[in-house]
Amino acid sequence: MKEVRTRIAPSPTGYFHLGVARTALFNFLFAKKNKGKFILRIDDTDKKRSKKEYETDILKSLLWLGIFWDEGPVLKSTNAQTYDQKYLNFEKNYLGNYGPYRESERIEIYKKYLKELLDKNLAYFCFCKKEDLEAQKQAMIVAGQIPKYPGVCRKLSKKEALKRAEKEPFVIRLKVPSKKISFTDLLRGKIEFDLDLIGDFVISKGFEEPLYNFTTVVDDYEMKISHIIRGEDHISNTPKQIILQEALGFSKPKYLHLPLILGEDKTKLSKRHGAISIKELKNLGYLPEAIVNYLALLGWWPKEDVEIFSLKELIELFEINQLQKHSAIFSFKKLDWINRAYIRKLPLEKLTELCQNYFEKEVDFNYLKKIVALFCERLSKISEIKELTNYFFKMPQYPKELLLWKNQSFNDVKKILEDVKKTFLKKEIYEFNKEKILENLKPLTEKYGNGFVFWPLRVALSGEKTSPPPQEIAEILGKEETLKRIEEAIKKI
RNA sequence: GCCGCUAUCGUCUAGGGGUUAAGGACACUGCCCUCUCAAGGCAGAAACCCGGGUUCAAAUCCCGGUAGCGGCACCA
Repeated sequence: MKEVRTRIAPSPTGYFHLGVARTALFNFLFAKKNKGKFILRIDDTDKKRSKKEYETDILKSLLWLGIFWDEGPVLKSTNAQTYDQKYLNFEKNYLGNYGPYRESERIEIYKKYLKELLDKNLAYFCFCKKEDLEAQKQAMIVAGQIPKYPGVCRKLSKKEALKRAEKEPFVIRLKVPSKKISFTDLLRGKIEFDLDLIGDFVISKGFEEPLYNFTTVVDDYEMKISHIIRGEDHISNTPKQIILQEALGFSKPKYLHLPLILGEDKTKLSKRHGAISIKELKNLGYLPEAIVNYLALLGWWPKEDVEIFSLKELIELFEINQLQKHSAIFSFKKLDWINRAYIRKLPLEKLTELCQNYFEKEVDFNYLKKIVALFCERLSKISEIKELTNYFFKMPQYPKELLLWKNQSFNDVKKILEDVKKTFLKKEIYEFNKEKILENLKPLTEKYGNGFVFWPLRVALSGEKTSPPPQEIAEILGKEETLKRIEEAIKKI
């Protein structure tokens, strides 16, 4: 059997987003599952919209997600051990050679095939003005006709066309035959199109600006792509690409069109649906493992009913026949749940490092580590750490009413807090840890009741309605700061 | 408008002719645990788009309708 070779060919016209990431993931999985190769190509034929910054973002995002390509832009160094190191040091170490994997550097190849099509009379020069065609198209729509190129320049003699091409701007159109064409989609079965509905489409502007349908066919052939796995928004491009393959005498790859990811409003996921670029998700504190895991679950489901799996496990589990045919709505709620699962699995050291990025000031690593340990089960995304832990870094501000538990009076609270203070001042709890604190507080809770002691103490320490238990906060704050905050609360009353 | 794709709880999905009163997960609600939050445990509400056909039997197969989405560039 022929080697399995899949690819993604993103165009660098925006930050790498979830939809492309999912397509990349499935291409990657299919290749790995079949011991094949996954190829990355940069489709930057649109010079006006392509930006270097976006191109870099594609590579960085893919590396961060752990979706490594077997062929594609060459990285300068592979010393870094972790995805994160690769990500962080990217600009410095990894901008290497794109070689033949950037379309803008393949212009001579396209020219060769363009000339071949022209020579064989399968394509022709067109000198029609864009504005005129646009007007004609509108007229056809109004008249209830199929809007397609009427074929004016197709009738031009080759000699005349060649002559005009020397001084007039031109485009190159493919002669689309009149017949029905069909292909087998690996997921959807036979799909048929009537070519009479497609006009002679443009494959290149002049010789220097070849267009998508043409370049992609040439590149996929030259790169020996065996399976084209892409979004279903490309289904209607497929007949065009097949005619091109037939005209050029290329072998045909197999196709699989993935269902799309939709936003909450059931339309194709795009920028207006919020944070959908990998870069944004990273900044929000989603872990790459969680994103990959969730993306796999959108449109695919493992045979065994497991929901949390690593990329490595995913390669094992992945089967093409478990793919869904219909589009799926992207839900941040489920992503949050999966992210929480991965945050909890992260070693404390590592999680603390990630949390540190969300504090603008330098914070003591060991102090933060203790705090993170307390919150690792409470985070849906890492960015939440800052907001949840303010009171560990400054004296909390809160209205004194917050100190009251149930129908407690201010006098009662004052008395209880003074008792707590006295307890903490006893020297036998100089080891100020949560177990000891709880143990020493026991006579008080037995006397007053849990809520009447823990609630005001917790508020005194945190200033919040909700927080981890007071003994845990106290341990981190230390005896001195804890006493200070209790005194502060007493003063308030 | 034309062409194409799709259709199971709010969402992601399992099931693909007969013990399925359609299973799981997220979200939601209630209870337990509990000073609050989180986590955990238990329980609950919640779906086969509609119509016809095939069949002893249809959520499942076929046809039609409807709806949703995607595409109709000198973008990719």
